[in-house]
Amino acid sequence: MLNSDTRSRLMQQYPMLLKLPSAELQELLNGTTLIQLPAGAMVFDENQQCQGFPMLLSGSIRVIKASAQGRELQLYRILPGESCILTSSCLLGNSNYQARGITEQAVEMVALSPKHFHQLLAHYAAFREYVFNLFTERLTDLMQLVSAVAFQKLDQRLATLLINKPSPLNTTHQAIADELGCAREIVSRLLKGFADQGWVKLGREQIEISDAAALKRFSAL
Amino acid sequence: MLNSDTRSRLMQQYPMLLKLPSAELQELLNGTTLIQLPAGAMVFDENQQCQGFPMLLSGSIRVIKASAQGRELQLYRILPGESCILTSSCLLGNSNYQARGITEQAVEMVALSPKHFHQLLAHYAAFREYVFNLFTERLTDLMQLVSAVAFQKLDQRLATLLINKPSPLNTTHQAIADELGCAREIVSRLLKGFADQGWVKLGREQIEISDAAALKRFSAL
DNA sequence: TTCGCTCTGTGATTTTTGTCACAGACACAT
DNA sequence: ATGTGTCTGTGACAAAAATCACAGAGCGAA
Repeated sequence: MLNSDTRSRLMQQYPMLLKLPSAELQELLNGTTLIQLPAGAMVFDENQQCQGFPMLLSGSIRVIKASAQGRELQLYRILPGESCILTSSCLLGNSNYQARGITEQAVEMVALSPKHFHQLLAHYAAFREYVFNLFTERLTDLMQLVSAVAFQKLDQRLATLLINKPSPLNTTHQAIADELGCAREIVSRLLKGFADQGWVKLGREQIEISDAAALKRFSAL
Repeated sequence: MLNSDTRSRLMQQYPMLLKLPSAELQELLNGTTLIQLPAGAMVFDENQQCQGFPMLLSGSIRVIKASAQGRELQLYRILPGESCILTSSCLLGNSNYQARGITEQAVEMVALSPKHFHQLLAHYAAFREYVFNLFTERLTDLMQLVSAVAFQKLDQRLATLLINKPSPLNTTHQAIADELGCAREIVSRLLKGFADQGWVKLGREQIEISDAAALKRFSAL
């Protein structure tokens, strides 16, 4: 059962809920609880069965593929207002997860039960549209990712990653490597190269972009 | 306007159509025509606008990403009874294609107009389910693909490809390279290696598997 | 302050894949 | 049979990334 503050935050992040008949909505909200997870928690894992449809209120979840050799590659990131198609996919196909979800910062979320999910999907166009849009967006992202992994060199992918992050980026090289799916040393070396070009300034757990234009040019090469 | 033979083949490949009210179905079938394409034709291309929702009756379509350097990588293959989520995605999101579709063999297909597609999706649960299932299947495939491209070596990916094809596989090394997204020479070399191990027998445009178990073992390594 | 931990830089080396350049094999048409 | 074009095999080499092995830097806790 969600308290009224949580409810209003949920509505704010997921305006499509307002399009549901209020009786339905009430019933739904009464049946769920707020879930809180610390940073670095595993939300779901490969081959695991799907428990419910997550709706993020705060924080973010990294959805990744892990290799047998201990490397990982980030498929996409779930932010507040978004949800997890992988979960939808599991619920719809009654299959298991094909990736792992890990909280990046502490997360507050609400999880719709599979039963509720199916109900909403069957009866409400607004909800369906929401889910369809999720699918199409992720699909686009994934295709982009496949093509980047298959055809682009790491230096370009790294540059692209940097220009898509807030500028004083506070993170470790290992975290970047885990996002790109490569070895940490490569990230260190490439960053050093960028620094030598004067494109970035490096510090411990910090990367500051000093020439975004050059980075952009390079990434689009 | 489809003739009765085509209609019955369509129903056979897409049984979910039978769940639509017959009036709706008639109207739909009257409004479409059979499209025939030769092998190697481009059905759609990146950044192109989407024309309609394809339903394959015969043949197959390769959906690929092409790199600037002229290499390509196959994302998935559309077979009769299936359709193209990429298209659904375009229609739903009003976006453009993010990949290229090329007929592999000659193709017969029926294309639903965007208007019809949206109508069916809005009104009929059977159609929705069909589309949702398409999405979930392709999503699974794509995740699998990303992970293979990112983490597996080509020899393993090649082995996997071989055991998933009919045994006397009649195709060129270049075609395999285009499916895996690598250079033709690599395929030739790796196949030679497999042949030296006694796992396959090679001929011009032919690969015969002689030790499927060994290949399988190797691919799962 | 000192110890210990994580993070970063870096050289040396190997593995994997790509690129280039051909030669020979095969298939088919004339 | 001869030529022509497409496939295939291969050697030499280059490039990209991985791996291994540390050293030193920075930071926080004891």
